[in-house]
This record gives sequence, C-alpha cells and structure tokens, in this order.
Amino acid sequence: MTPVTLNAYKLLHNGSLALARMEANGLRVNTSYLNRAIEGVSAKIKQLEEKLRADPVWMEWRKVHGDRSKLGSREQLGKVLFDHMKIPSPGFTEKSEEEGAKQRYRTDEVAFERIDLPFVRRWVKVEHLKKALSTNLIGLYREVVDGFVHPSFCLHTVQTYRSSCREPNVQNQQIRNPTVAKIVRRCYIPRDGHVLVEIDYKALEFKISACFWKDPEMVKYASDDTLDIHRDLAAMIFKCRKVQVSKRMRYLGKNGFVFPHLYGSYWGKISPAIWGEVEKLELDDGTTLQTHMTSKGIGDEDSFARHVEDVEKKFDSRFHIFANSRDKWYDEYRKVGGFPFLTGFWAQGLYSKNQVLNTPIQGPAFHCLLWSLIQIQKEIDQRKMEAKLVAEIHDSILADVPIKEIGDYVSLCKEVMMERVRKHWPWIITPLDIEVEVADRNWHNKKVWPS
DNA sequence: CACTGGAGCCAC
DNA sequence: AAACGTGGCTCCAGTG
Repeated sequence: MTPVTLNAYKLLHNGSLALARMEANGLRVNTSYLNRAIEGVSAKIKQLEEKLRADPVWMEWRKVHGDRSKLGSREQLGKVLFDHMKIPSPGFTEKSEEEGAKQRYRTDEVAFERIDLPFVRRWVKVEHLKKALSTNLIGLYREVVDGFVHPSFCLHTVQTYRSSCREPNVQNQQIRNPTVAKIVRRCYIPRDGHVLVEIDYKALEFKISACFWKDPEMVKYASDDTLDIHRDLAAMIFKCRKVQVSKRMRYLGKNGFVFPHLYGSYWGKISPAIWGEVEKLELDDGTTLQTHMTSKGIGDEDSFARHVEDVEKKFDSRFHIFANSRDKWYDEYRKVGGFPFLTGFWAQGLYSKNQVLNTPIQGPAFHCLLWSLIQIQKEIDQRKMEAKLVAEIHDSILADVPIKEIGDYVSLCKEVMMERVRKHWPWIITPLDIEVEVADRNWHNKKVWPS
C-alpha cells in the first residue's frame, strides 16, 4: 500500500509529527494507586486461588496432571472437565480441524458459560483479574517513568493505515467490565489543575461507510440525529419497540449485527452469539427476552437464525445501493489488483473479499481523526495553549487540559472535527458529530460534557 | 534457554 | 464457496 497523492503523504508525515508530540507529552499516572492496585488485585487472586485449590475439581485436576498441574492452563482444564468429568464438550478449536493439527477443546468464556460449577465460575473470575493485573497494571507499571507513561503510536504497522499503540497499548484499556474497568482506568489521571477531556466521533465508521458507498438511505440515516442504526437494528432483531432497547441490547445490535454485516459476515455465523445473550437479558417490564421472543414465535436457536437472516434481507433492501455495490467493488479489485482510498492511498496486493470491503472504510475513518489531531495540535501551538494531547484511540482524542482552557479546547475540537475536516475532504457527505467527556479525577470517572 | 505458534482477551 | 476487519499482549506447550 502506498500514499499515492501528496495529500496522503502529508497526512502520514504530519501525522507522525503530531503523534510524536503526543508521545512526548505522555499520560500522568497515579503511581501510588497503581502500587496499591497491584497489591490488592494480587491478594485477591491469591485468595481466590486458595479456594480453587480446596475444590474437589482441583483434586481431580491433580489426579490427571500430577506435578505438571498448572491452574492457568486452559488445555489442562479442558481435559479435566470434558475428558475426565464427562461434562458435555463445547467442541474443538478452529485450528483443530486442520490436517494433522492437535485436537484442543475450546476453552473460552462461552465454552465455560453453561457449566454450573463453583470451580469454573471462580476460575473465570480469576482469569479476568489476572488479565487486568498482568496486562493492564503490571504492563503499565513497567513503562512508567517519573509518574508519566509515554506509549508509542505507530502509523507504519497497520494494513488499513490506521494507527497502533504499544508499550503500553492504551488503545485497549478495559471499559466494558465495570469492575475491572474501574481498577484499570483509575491509574490514568490529569495533571494538577487539569482535567482529562476525551472527544470521540459519534458512529464514525457507519458515517464513512455511508460516504464510501454513497447510499442515499445510509446517508440519510447517518445524517439524522433522531435515527440510530444500532438501536433500530436491535429493535428489529429483538422484535421490540425502539424505546425498549437497553444499552446492552444496542451494544448487541452494533457489535453483534451491524458491524459484522457491514464487513461481510452473515446470519449463520452471527446469530448464535446473539441468541446466547437472549437468555441473560430482560426487557424493561421485567420479562426475560427469551420469553418475549418465544411469544413472538421465536423459541429456539434455529428459528432465531432464520429471523436474523430475515433482518439481514430487510437491511439489504433498505440500503440497496450498499448491498448491490459491494460485488462491483470487489470485481473491480480483482480486475485491477488494487483499490483506492478516499484519502489518497492505494491498496495493492492480495486481499480477501472481506478485507476489500473493510479496508476502504476503516482506513479513511481513522484518517478523519488523524487529520483533526494534526490541526488541533497546530492550533494549540499557535494559540499558545497549555492543553496537551496525550492519546488517540482510532476515533477519539484524549487530552490533558487546564480547567481554564476547557471551553476553548472543546470549541476548537468542535470546529476542526465537525467543520474543517469536511471542507478538506468534500467526499464526506454526512454531518460529523462528536461526544465530549470530561474526567476531573481519573480516566474512569469521565462524564458527558453538555454542549 | 530462546523462541514460536496457539488460544484467548482487551480495545475500536 | 465462504463467511466481520484492525491491532497488542499474555500464558502455555512444544521445539531445538
């Protein structure tokens, strides 16, 4: 892949300079909290592991694996549960299917979910804590210098010309699991007299998808504040009214259906995961989602799969330009051996069909953020502001801003991210919108900033 | 002992 | 026919 236009070259050049400034700034870390968190979580893990070792399942484990027994070994646990305790197997991993490959049981969370044993429940809990401890807490500790951490942001590693981040990766700090998110994100704090301001583009990838496919119905959807594609698809999938869609249901609409479908997955692959969640969810009136679905004539996994297939058809007939353009786009790639980006790059070489559908959206979506980041850094310098950009997470910018500059910083970002970038790239034919969050104490306690 | 691949989990 | 994309990071198992 190559930046084939001057603008594309400049974007990477100036982008690297802006990211370098960000790296130099660094994020402030609450080191005394970090130390306490490491101690606290370690103690909790130790305590839970003692309980695990007192459990009959551990006796069985010892019988099977003897002195080689390792509490952290998924493979060993799989053998204990599915071979020796005769618990129904969740099947084997994908690689196991390959010629001559070793047969390994699936040992992910879903595989363990339906096993109602205290040992297994506790084991999964310990794994969550271990992940937070080793990756997020100790991984951070290792990189802190004088109370600051300076992650490396790269523009040269990602196939789609997105960015990546390492040592530590602050682009994958936990946020979904509330308990763990709190432990992890409290490490990151603003400088004295500052707050952390995080500004993200709302539904950026869906909007860029609309711009890319030039589907009028998609553009309409992406341009109307009162419409919400993820919520509306959740309502269709769960056969309920839009107002009944909870946060979790919307999440499933977005990550369980809309994105997978936009990037080439299909009902047979995505419906089982959503169905698995139906059992756990309730509607606002207290009825379980499962009961609700049954009352709508969808009582099992198979009928749900057919229903999702139907939703897919409705999605494609509603956004028919999107649905019908995809094959043409892919055929053109196969003829030419490459494809252009809206941002002036050219992708050349072997790509799978789904990569050909995803890359021209994922890349340019990030480029909107990168272009904005460059401009915002430039303005901060010119205006001699004290605000410091400290991180970027694909569609959001994290800054460490003096309290007295919050107003100026937010209006600067609004102007750049919503107005100027559209003047720079006229192919952006939907409005762009942002959400502002401010954290006065740490990255975890961020609150939506009314605007 | 260094290294690699598999499996899994975190984010967008 | 096949079947969502991009990363970083960790632990374990196995190899030389």
